[in-house]
Amino acid sequence: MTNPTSSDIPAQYDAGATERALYAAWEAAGLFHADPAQTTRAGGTRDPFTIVIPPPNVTAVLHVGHGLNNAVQDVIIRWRRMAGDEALWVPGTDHAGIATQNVVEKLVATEGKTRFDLGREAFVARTAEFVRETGGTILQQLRAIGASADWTRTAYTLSPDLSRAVRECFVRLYEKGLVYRGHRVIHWCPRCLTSLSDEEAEFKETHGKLYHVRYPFADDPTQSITVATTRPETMLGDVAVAVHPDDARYQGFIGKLLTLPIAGVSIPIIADSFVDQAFGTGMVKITPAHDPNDYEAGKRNGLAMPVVITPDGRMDEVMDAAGRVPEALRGLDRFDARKKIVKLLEEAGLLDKVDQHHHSVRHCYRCHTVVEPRLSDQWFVQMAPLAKSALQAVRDGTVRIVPERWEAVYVNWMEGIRDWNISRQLWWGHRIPVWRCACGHEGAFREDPAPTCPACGAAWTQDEDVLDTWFSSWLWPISTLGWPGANGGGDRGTDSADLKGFYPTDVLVTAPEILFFWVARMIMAGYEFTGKAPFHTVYLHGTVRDMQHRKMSKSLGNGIDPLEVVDKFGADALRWTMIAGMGMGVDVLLDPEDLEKSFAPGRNFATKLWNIGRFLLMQVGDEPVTPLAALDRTTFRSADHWIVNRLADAVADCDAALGPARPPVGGWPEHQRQVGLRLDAHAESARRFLWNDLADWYVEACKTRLSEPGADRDVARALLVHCFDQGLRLLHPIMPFITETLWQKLPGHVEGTWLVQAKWPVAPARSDAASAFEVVKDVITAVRQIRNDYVLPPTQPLTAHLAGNAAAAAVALAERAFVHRMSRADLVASDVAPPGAAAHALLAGGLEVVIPLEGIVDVAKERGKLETELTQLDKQLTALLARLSNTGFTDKAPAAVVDAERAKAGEWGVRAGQLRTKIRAMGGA
RNA sequence: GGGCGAAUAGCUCAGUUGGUUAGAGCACCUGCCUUACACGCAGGGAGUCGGGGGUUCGAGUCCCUCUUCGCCCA
Repeated sequence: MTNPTSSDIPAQYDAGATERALYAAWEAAGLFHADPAQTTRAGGTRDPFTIVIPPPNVTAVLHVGHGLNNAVQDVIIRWRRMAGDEALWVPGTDHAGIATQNVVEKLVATEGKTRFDLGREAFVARTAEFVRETGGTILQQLRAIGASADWTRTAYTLSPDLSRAVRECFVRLYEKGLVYRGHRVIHWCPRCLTSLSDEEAEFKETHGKLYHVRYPFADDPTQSITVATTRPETMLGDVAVAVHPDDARYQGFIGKLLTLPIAGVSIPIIADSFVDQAFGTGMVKITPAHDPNDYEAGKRNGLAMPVVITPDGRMDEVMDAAGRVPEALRGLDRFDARKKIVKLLEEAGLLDKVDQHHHSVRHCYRCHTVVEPRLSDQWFVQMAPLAKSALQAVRDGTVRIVPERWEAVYVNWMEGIRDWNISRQLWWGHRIPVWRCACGHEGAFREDPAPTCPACGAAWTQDEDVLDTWFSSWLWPISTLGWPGANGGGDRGTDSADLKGFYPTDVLVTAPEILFFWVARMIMAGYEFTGKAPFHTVYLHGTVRDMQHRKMSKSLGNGIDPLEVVDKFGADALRWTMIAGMGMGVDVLLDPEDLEKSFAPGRNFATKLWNIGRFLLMQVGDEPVTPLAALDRTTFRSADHWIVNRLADAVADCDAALGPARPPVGGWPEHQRQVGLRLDAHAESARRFLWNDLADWYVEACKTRLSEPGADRDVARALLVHCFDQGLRLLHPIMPFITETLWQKLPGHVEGTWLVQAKWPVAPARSDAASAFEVVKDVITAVRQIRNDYVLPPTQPLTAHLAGNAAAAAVALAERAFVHRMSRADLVASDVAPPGAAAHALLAGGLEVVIPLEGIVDVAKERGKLETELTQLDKQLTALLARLSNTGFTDKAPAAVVDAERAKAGEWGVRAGQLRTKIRAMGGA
């Protein structure tokens, strides 16, 4: 019987040729498009399920970290799409203020220019042009790994729509007084020439020095006190030295005057309880303009605040600092100045000692320059009021964070939250929508440009600064869905259809690094602007690292290019490796030196699937098969019952690994907070079913049945197709390309239908007759073990006697032909084990497999094997019986546990008896 | 300095409220080109669950303590 489909299934699966065309077909068919009208929230019939992408930087190119992040999102969204939800994955990019500006500045620098040479308008235009030309590459690349995002909704944080949302947000907070202008010490990057938020100034462990500097008394220069500092250059801005008010050592010094070395000005010794008596000498120099703690101390004590470092990090008398910076130091870079000042102090005999000092120093998260604390005027968001509901949401289970340990980190941060510096002295970004008039009037406006000054009608001047990139990111779940809608949306106007249908979203998938930058702030913005949490689950995945557990980075050269992997192994292999190798929140280790080792398992699995499909399709032919529900189960063979149960298990396991998809009404109950989204467990269950159950056993069990036409062949065909179909569905979210390709070839496939939109499996009714096949499997395995133990050639015919359990023997004998094909052993039922030299195996239920091997089996050795087994069994049995005779156990343990132990004792007893009989028959004691 | 977490097979990790003889993948060893698949098939070895103490009929699981490591924050 020839099969017309067999010819169009090549022997080798070519991922490269398949994936690109298939993705284009999916996209052309509009399979990833979601319609708000279909959602239950808009009167439709489907539950909405929404994920918003963590927007990559618009200038980014895909790296393996993006690969992992987006693979996870794609698995989840594909699962929910198949499960019948109106599934929306919103893609987009972030304008990435500092990062993008830096890229273009470097570009401009190659022309020998700075952004100041171009001027603001021209530089912004140049950057916009650069983004238009090269931006969004990464979105194209996401298609190559199979991301099923709704590209019709591609968003961009600097688009007109999202800019409108940013202004709306700013103005609302401004009007509520939650956005304010503050004069204080902030983190300043002397390279990027901008202020940074606390989160953007990253700590880095640094081996530095602690300089002990003597400050002489003004009235007696021969006497001095010693202060310890890691940044001696800031001493030019010192206005006092502080001691702890309770410090007994220095009580007499408080109020005395010192002469600040080099600067030569007089400064007082003051008392302030913020001083740590144990650090250094217990005397601290106070530099209010260049240290946040000193700034607070300065404010408390009404001190002056001289600024002695310029924005680009050079020493100078910038503000209120006349006479403090000697000519010789002016214009010097802060680190050169440090060296020079240390030398000057040394020469003056004022440097007491220099200690090695290990400490954390803040660096700019974009360019890694050491951050300079600096007194300046900035815009801030008052966070405490916003944090309240965001904190409560996580505490009460409205929002869950997985894995759990990040929940504590979140709560800890939220409880100590500080105001957010949102102004940046950059040009690339959303300009702060505050306008000022010469008449002194100031206002924040939704309109851009703002209307004329209501007070005097004159022209406005807009604030020069732009907003922190994250000030647009924190609106992402609402702004991408159309917030604020018409006339301000919500209670002020009309919400967009997307916002109504798809908000709140469901799962937010990201890395823990941006928990505070982004996730926490999105929750705050969600509550502030919509009254709801933006999602119910925060899924924090691990980081991709190399074999030395180092983060992959350009500078280390240990990165993996996902597109190279797609090229060599296929997107499915890439996705499989990352998803299957990913424990909950656990880092994924990949070897950049050996892509074969890292990605071969995924490719091999794809090849295995291909071969299962190839064989199965050739064997079953093109004729549509009977649906499972229409099959008469009384005609099932033992393997049929078994595979149906294995399918039921696989579906149940996959569902348990992934779900529940959403919380019950009222939020996540305690016991469900950490349940689900186990993508690796899902991968393993699907793999086990397709490979270990279906291919290794059921396909083998069907081989002979398929060759003879008739009712039995039809049952086998129907179950093969059904099980493969269901298995492909379970696997599809992880390996979308090859599963779709094979699925479309299944007999009965309806042209124009896609696995992308096929129904997620529902577990079939279980069969209680599946244990028969387990007996058959056990017998086959036992024969194989014996064959291996005695190093018998695979082709050597054997005779296996079945004794000890007549019923089990009969079950195995019913599948005699199959057992023979799998083990090359002929089954014979025996009342008692045949005498003579033979290999023995004891199976569950007391079934004995005995293979006479005269001349091959050394009886003494075989007996030794059984004796070892008996010794171990006896030991365990003794312990078990002791437990059962302990009333402490039988009285206190649950009845089910005790019953199970009793049953086990019975079984082990029988087994031990059989072993003894055998050993005796072999001449043992 | 404050907070959180981890330590289970050579490696990476599961092990859900304490209850089978502690599992999986990879790696390793042995034998097989058994005609869907050597990117495969069959079989196998391997862990005193970081150390010590405690609670319990019963501890990888709960408590204390020590050691080592990691993360977040100051």
